[in-house]
Amino acid sequence: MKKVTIADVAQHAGVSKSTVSQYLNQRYDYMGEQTKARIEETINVLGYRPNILARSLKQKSTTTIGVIVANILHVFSTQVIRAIEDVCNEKDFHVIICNADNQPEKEKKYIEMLRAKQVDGIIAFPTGGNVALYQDLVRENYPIVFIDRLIEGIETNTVLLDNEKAAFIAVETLVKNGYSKIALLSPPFEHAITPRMERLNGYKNAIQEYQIPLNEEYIVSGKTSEMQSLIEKLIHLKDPPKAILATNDHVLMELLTYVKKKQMRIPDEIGVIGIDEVSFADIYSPSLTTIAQPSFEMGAKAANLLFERIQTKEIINQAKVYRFEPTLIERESC
Amino acid sequence: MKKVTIADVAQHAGVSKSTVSQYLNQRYDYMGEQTKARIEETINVLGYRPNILARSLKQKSTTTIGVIVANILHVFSTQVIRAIEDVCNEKDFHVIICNADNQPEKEKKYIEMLRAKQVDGIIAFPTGGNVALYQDLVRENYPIVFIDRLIEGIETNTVLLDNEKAAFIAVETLVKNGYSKIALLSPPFEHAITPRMERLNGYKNAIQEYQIPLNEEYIVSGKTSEMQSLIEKLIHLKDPPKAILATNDHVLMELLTYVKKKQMRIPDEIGVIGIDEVSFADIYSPSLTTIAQPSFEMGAKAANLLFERIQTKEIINQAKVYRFEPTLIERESC
DNA sequence: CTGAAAGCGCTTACAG
DNA sequence: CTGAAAGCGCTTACAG
Repeated sequence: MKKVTIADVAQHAGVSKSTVSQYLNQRYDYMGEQTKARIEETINVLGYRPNILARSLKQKSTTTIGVIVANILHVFSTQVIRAIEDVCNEKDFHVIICNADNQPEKEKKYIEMLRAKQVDGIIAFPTGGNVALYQDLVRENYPIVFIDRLIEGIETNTVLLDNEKAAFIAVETLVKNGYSKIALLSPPFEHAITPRMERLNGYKNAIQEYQIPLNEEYIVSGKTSEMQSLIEKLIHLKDPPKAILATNDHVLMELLTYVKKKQMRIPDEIGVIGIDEVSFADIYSPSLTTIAQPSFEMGAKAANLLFERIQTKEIINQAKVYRFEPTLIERESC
Repeated sequence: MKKVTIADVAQHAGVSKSTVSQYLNQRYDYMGEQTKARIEETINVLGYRPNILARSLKQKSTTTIGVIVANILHVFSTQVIRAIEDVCNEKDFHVIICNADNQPEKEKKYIEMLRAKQVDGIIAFPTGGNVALYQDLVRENYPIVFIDRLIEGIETNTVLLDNEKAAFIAVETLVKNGYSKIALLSPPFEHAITPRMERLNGYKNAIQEYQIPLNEEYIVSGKTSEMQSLIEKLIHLKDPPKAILATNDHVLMELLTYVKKKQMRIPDEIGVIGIDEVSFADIYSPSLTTIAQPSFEMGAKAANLLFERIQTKEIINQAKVYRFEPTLIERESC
């Protein structure tokens, strides 16, 4: 099955390649009706399909972007990607998905390959490594937007949840429901990953705002593998908390696992609130009060910011941080 | 920031483009040590980065593939994609993600764009439309593999769950646990989507195998929007079922919503088993008995099949259907 | 061991 | 209204 090229079409239609190209790019302005019809027919007869690669080489645009997430298996990432893909589809762009798994080396390899493939821009959940590499890209005015995580020293548009507010609202909700012994359960704080640190801050701010003494023992963080024993310890403190804020869906999962194992009653024995909406929030008994991220809006915003950068040639050096509002979904768990 | 090309490197290093190209492609066989060192240095000094697009144009391989799913938001799709991406990453391939949303027109547009961009192959959850288009691709020996759905008349490798077996096992499990009034709850049967039809068959086979009279009223299917009223009707049948097989995770969700609303007790009032593992199976009370698909294995298999096709030039016309075993995860809901 | 030349499949000034 | 020519940035026989 020999590939048919623009030269074949030109020859069969008895015109030049240039003319066929004009036709393909809908520049009919000065094209004779007959010529147009002849080309159109020839294309159909030969089953010609333009090779976009060749066009991209010439035009310096591939109409594809890269998206680097930590792990597509995380619900938030999936939703963000879906939103990105939707806005890309409208503009006839395609998206290449990369899982960096929080490994800077993987991230680096992807960035380099994506550039080598000449993608028009990149949206990334940055690992926090590769600062120099990103700085180079920014300096070269390469379109980049960050999402979910803020990296010091890299001047590029960033889309973020108002994490402090999310945690603040969570604590506030607990306080309003009569709790004052409120613990925070978080993934590890090492590497100072933005959402984790900001949510911790929001928790502390709220505690202070509501004049609750800060109890360091109530702040627990750790890897999934140690979560069960950490919760066990927390619950068996001399002065145990009466409510727990799970700062993301994975931690919430661990908490619910513990609760089930120990047959604790929510909210009577322990109040629970989680940041991140979860699929089973409504069907769980009791239904789970959560703070949702507007993940689709955030993904769409990231995509739109990227397109603005792609489409405007001039260098606009105003890197901004776009904060999105969390939404409290009150249910029955606290 | 002027792009530096192979010509620049050649000039600065005082060699020809050919030699630089040899260097880039690691064909050092006959290359002088000095030349090699000189080129290497020049590349670093200039910050040269090969343009893969240009290479692809010449070499007729883009080292990227396309994956068309119904919707990346479905957990199964996400897992399959993750597996595909992992095997692609090993081979330094990239993957473009497309959501067809079960719309043949969207699917068609994606297929055409992917081809125009010269992707080396496509893995698709086919919508069932575009049969002629796929047939053309297959005829042209274009690498395609299907997953999750079987399309009559298209001779291409397909990766599928043994859906009949999944439903059979589900019914069998219920029977062994003492149930005989077993209903099946499914998404719509229109369009004869493979998993739905096969799971229905598996249900019927099992019913027959265990000599349970087939009660058509126990087979209910419908869209999500009508699911609640359909379940209501089912539960209020004169002779209501004592157990329900939810044939996928979405339907299970609807069932659990109903159960919660009506405060029914599982498994005492109604036994529940679902096909598709769900994230909350363990933490739900009672924990949910499910039949899991080996989604990662299936994704990896699809990717490997695609690579076999991409790598072997000759036409191997043995389209096969690869069936994967479902796994029963017994918990407490039936 | 290295270079000149052609070519991959397009687009785009420019000329007529 | 249309065509010849150059060029995008590589690779690859082929010659020497």
